Amino acid sequence: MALYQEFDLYLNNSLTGKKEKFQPVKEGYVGMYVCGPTVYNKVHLGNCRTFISFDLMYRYLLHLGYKVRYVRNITDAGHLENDAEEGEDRIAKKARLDEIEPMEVVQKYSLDFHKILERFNNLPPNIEPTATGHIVEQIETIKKIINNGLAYERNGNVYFDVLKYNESKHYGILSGRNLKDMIAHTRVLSGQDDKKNPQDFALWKKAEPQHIMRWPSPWGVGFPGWHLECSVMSAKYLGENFDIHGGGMDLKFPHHECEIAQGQAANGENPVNYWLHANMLTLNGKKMAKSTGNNILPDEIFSGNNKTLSKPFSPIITRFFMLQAHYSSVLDFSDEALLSAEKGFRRITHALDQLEDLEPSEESTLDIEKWRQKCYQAMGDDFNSPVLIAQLFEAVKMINSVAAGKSQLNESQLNILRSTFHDFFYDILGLKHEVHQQQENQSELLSELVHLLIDQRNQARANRDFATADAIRDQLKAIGVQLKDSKAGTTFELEHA
RNA sequence: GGUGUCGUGGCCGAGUGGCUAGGCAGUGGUCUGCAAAACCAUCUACAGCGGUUCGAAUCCGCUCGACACCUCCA
Repeated sequence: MALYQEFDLYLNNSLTGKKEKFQPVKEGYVGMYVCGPTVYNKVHLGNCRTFISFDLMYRYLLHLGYKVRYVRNITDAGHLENDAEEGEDRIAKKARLDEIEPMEVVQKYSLDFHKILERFNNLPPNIEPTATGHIVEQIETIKKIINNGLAYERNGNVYFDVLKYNESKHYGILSGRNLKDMIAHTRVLSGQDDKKNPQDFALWKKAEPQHIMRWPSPWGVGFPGWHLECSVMSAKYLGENFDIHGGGMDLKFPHHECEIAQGQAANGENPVNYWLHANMLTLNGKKMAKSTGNNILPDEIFSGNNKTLSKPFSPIITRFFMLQAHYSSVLDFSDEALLSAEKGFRRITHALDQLEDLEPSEESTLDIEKWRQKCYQAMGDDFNSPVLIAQLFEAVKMINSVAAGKSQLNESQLNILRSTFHDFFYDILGLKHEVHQQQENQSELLSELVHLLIDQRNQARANRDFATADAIRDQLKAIGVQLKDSKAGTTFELEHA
């Protein structure tokens, strides 16, 4: 029996605003699509939070025994910098500024993105499609929408007819808006003469002569609108109606709203059953964003090279810090919060070590099964990782108590504790023990330790206490450290290195 | 102005009608030559005002404040 049959999963669905029991389209299978990055710059920590949040969900769904197809796109074209009429393509702009090919920009920042997410111990998605790899499919989808009478061509551009769509469907269903309010408050921008209504959004844009990224289409040479790629690629790989769609809260409107409209308009079906939105990571109480410069790069955290940080923090500590908040809450980043997360994390890893050494008793005085249920309840409640982590701390107390001989566990209870703790710590939260990183620090530490002894010995020599000096040298030699005195000072060599 | 989220103890951060959140810091203790670490125990809350209720941090109303989206961002 799969775990998903034993433990229910409830999701807070942005589409309905309610917490709903998760029921996949096809039993045992889950299709999940998450809006990925536009690869025109280094990924900042706020982006990472979103992807760590969805990595947690992916991991838990896998753990429950679902066959999950996780699709996360790479936007490598069509994402304009400003208003749809006036802005420059982000990728193309960066290419122009750096005097390289757009695809070099894409390659460079895709690699950076993957490298950083790997350091955070994120699992890769099953499919990572790109917008430029799906131009043909996007053109086909536009044709369908035009044929269904919900898009129109003007002067080489194709726009989605929002007013027409809104006659039979609700444009604004996800973000809780209605068209009337939007019309009343939409800014009038120049250069929108082609649109029937300012709310209409581009499905296909005519490429101006200087626009480098361009493809032929039935409407002339151009490029696809940003909202389209996600509709097209999710439908292609997950079907016209699939289970979970995620992304950052800031994409709710207009991006996700447009996706719903496009999917509905093209295929006559509501594309997504459960919408999940990860909330923002703030810095100094304000949203992190590339455009405002209020952001921090992962590398700056790992190296400690940022003025808001007192020291470096490892990717796993940073991940743990983020998982201590619920994905749908705003989380504020600070040095103090990282420091306290790090201390708490050490407590858990310490208990993890203790857990290996625990000896079973005949009797059990602790209710491990109840604890295990609580762990699954926490994750089943909309992936409530902070409550799960609180349960791990409960387990830490139990482990310490057994280690101190104050409580007992029989063999089967101990095995459940071990396997459950490992499942949640490693597989579901995606944490690591950091032993490897400790080993990296060891050689530096070794050098400092030996030099400490060399200093002690030199002190003794200066005091003509040669008995102590020789004892230090001989005992170091006995453990494989050969001291070498020279005029320049004392160095050492490891005999078995 | 519209839409949405939220305001929890020194800090971070769950919960959402009665039942311990948790972490960090603090305090007391065990241990220890001293200290640190580790472990154990423990204090400080639900923005304000009004209402519903036997009972509200939790529901409702108002006020104040914060953030996000409405133009690009995960």
